[in-house]
Amino acid sequence: MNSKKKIPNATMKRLPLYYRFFKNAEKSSVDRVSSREISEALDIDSATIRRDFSYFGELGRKGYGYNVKSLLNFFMEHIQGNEVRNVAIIGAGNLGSALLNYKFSNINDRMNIVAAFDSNDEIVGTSINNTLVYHPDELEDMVSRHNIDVAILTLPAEVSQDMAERLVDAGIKGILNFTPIRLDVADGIYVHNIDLSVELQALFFYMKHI
Amino acid sequence: MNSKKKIPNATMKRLPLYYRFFKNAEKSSVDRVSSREISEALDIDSATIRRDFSYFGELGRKGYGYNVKSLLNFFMEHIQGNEVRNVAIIGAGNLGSALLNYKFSNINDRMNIVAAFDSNDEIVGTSINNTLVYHPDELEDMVSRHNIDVAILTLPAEVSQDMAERLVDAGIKGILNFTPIRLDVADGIYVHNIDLSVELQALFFYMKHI
DNA sequence: TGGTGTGAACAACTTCACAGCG
DNA sequence: CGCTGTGAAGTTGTTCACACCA
Repeated sequence: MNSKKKIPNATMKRLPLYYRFFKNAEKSSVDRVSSREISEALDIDSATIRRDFSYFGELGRKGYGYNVKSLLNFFMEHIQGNEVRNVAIIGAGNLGSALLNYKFSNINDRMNIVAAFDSNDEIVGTSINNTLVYHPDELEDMVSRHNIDVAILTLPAEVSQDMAERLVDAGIKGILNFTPIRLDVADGIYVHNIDLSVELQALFFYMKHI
Repeated sequence: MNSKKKIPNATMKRLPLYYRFFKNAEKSSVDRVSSREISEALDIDSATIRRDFSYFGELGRKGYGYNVKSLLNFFMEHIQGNEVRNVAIIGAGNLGSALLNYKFSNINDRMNIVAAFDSNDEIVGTSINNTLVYHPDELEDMVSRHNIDVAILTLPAEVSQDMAERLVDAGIKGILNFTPIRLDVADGIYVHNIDLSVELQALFFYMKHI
C-alpha cells in the first residue's frame, strides 16, 4: 500500500526477476501484461506477484493488468535509482575472469565493472574483456578515485576476510561473495553469498531425497 | 525424530553447509562440536541447527554436543549416499571453463566431472583441466556410456530449453541451471537455478533499500 | 468481462525457553 | 553443570477467494 512500509525479504529477492521480465517485455514491444502471464513465465503464483507489487502501491489497473512502460519507470525511479554502480572484481582467476566476460548488462545498464584486482604478477597490467587488472596495493586508491561501491569476491577463502575488511575501510557498500567464508563486516554493509559448492551439493542431496 | 518424515526445504538447503563444516572439523582433528560453535561459524541460530538435526533423529548427546566422526558417518550414509555422481558441463565458454577448474572436490569426493560439451568446433577435442570437450552430437551416447546423472548448464539462454529436453531424454536426473530461463522438465527431474544477474541485481536493490 | 488488490486462512520457518539427561 | 531436543509461541511467506472497478 505504501512505499515506505518494509518490503518483505522474499519479495525483495523476486524483484530482479520482475524487473528483467518487464525489460524483456518492452524489448518485445509488449505493452501490457497480467499477473497470470508473469506467473507462467517466472513460475511464481500469480497471487504472490500481485501481493509483491502491492507493497509498492497500486501499480496495476483492474481488468487491464500492468502497463509495461509505467512499471519499468517505477522500477527505475523507486528501486533501481539513478546511481550508476561501479563494481570491482577481486580475484581474476577462472571465476573472476568468467564474470569479467559475463553479460550482466543484459539486465542492468547502470553498472560498470571498472577494475579487477589480482596478486598474480603475471596478469597484473593485462586486461580482460577491456577491464584492467591491478595489483591489490592499488585497491584503496582505485576505490576512492573511481567511486567503487560494490566488490565481487572471487579469491581464495584464506584471504577473503582480510580483503573484505580492506574493502569496507576503503568505502565499499556491498559485497557479492563467492567465497565459502561467512564474512564478518560492519552493519550497513550488505553481503550477498553465492556458494557454488553448496549449491551443487544441495542438488545432490535433493536428488537423493526425492 | 524419524528419518522418513519429510525434511523441510529450508533445512535441506542448509545441509551442505553443515556437511562442509563437519568435514573441515574432521580435517582439523576436532572431535566434538556444540550447536553454539556451529552457529558462530555459519551464522545460523543454534536452535535452528538443533531443530535441523532433530529431523534426522537424536544425533547429539546432552551436555556434550555432536561427535564429528559420527555425524560425518551419518551424512555419508543417509544423505550423500554411496553413489558417485557423474557430472557433465554443457557449454564450455567462460563460465563453463571456470567451473571445470573449480575445486568442487573440496566438499565432495564422490563426484566426477566426466565431460564437457560445446558446439564451437575450435574447442571440441581440446581438454580443460583434464576434461575433454565433446561435440553436442555425442551427448546422448556419452550420457549413457558414462552414467552421467547431473548436467550443469552454462550455455546461451536460447538453446537451454532444447538442451534440457535432450538431457532429460538421455537419462539425466538433475540440472544445475545457470541460464536465466525457467526450464520446463518432467516431474522427478530436479532443477536448481543459479541466476547470476539476478543475484547481482538483488544486491543493488538491497543496497538501495536498506 | 477480465483483471487487480487484499482480508483472512493457511503453511512454513524461526526462535524462545526449558525439561531432562549424561 | 552444559548441552540437546522439542513443545509452544512468534514471525514470515503463500494462497484462496472475492469485492470491486475500468
